[in-house]
Amino acid sequence: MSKLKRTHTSGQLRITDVKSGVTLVGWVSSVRDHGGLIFIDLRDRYGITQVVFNPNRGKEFYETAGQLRPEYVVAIKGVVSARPEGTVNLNLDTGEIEVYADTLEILNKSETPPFEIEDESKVSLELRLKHRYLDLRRSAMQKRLIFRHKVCQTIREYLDSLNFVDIETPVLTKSTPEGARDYLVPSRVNLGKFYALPQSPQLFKQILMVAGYDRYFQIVRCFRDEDLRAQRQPEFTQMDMEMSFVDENDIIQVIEGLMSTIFDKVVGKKITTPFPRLSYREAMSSYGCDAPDLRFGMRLKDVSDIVQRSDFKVFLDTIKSGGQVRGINANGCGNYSRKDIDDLTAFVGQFGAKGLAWFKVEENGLSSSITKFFPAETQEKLQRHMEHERAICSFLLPISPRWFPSRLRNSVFILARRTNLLIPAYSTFHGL
RNA sequence: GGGGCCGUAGCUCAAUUGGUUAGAGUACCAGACUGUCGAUCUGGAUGUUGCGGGUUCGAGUCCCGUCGGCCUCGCCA
Repeated sequence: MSKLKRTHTSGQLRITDVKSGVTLVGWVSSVRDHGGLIFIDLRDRYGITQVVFNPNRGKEFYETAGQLRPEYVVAIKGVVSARPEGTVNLNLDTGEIEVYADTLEILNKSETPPFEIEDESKVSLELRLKHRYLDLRRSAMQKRLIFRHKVCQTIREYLDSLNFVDIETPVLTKSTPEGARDYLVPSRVNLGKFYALPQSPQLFKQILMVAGYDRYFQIVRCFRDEDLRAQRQPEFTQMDMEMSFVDENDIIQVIEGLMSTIFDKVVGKKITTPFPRLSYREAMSSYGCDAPDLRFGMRLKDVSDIVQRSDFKVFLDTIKSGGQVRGINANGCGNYSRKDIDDLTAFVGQFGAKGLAWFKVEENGLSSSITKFFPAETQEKLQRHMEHERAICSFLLPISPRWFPSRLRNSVFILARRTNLLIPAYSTFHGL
């Protein structure tokens, strides 16, 4: 046990603390040995403080300082000092000061880590997971976990203020198949039988409602035994809630309040409520999806009636079989090369799109490899209907009745991401 | 479960058509240096080319198998 007791964190000291005696504890982030003077960056989850070792403080002390290596855990006692002119580091919150050490204790040495502890990790995910305790030392990771913590904390405070009760429900239960496969846990007591882990806690909250806990919530693990994908994990967390004696509007208001509180308290952004509201019909026809992503404006316009007056077989067949042709005004793709469009076509093909027809607006009207199939009148209508302007590209997707709802939005999303049309989430609430 | 890509120094990656002793940056080690903060300078050490088999005069490179990873489709609210 160290005799040194931490008095401050490494993110805490400011110019106003100059001349204070302090003790810091943390990880050595970097060592800069100048022979006659050693600087180290001392890191903890609160920040980084520069510590200076001067040989005048004693030979033995200075030799110990010379042994320091990255990731050593050390305790340092010293005096806060204003940095000399010209050596202030504006990148650090503590950059106006440094600590002149007079006592150094190595609490734990470290082997050379398998990768460097940097903000930008250039290391494979595999290696990061193998040495997770090192990966989690990176401030980028610490910020994520702390952000998550703050979101949960804010949810609890907000819902508590509205009389919601946080109640845990059982995890080892019986199977209540929903669609995803259940995770199974063998029972020791009942041989040959299994528990199922909940895909989500929906079952028990009904009991709570009936029992009179009219406002319940839970931040809870859910388990679904399905194959992994990018952005999908077998276990994940949901905020689950249930209310009695309410109507649709009450629910929407509670959620809107929750979201704006989270953005306000955690992100520091004010968002306005109520949020834009769409009917199911409107969402499906404009975005092809019951939960549209409003970060980009690519609405799907039905152009079936217009393109019906053409000789383009793919479109005609699609319509004849009960499908539709929908257009996306791809503002920003006007300069796309033939190859860019081919790439996109291949990409949406993965989602089951039969093709990606395209038109560009140029001086003399529409240009495309398939304009010859479309009479001038149709082209004109198309251009007007798609609100086409110069140098804008449109994509037309033939949509079979079976393919339409589920995967289309994915294609559109990819289009948007590829064409840099995504905007930060909070802008949505400003009506952008 | 199907398809694609990848596996080389601690890490990130290179290595021409199959050709001599597998390289670079960084990390690491040693030395120098009193104002650095991606410190700098000089020098040094570092490999079962994932594993097993095959083709070949010769394999990091080609073929087969296997293990691991990433992406993707199916699946999944």
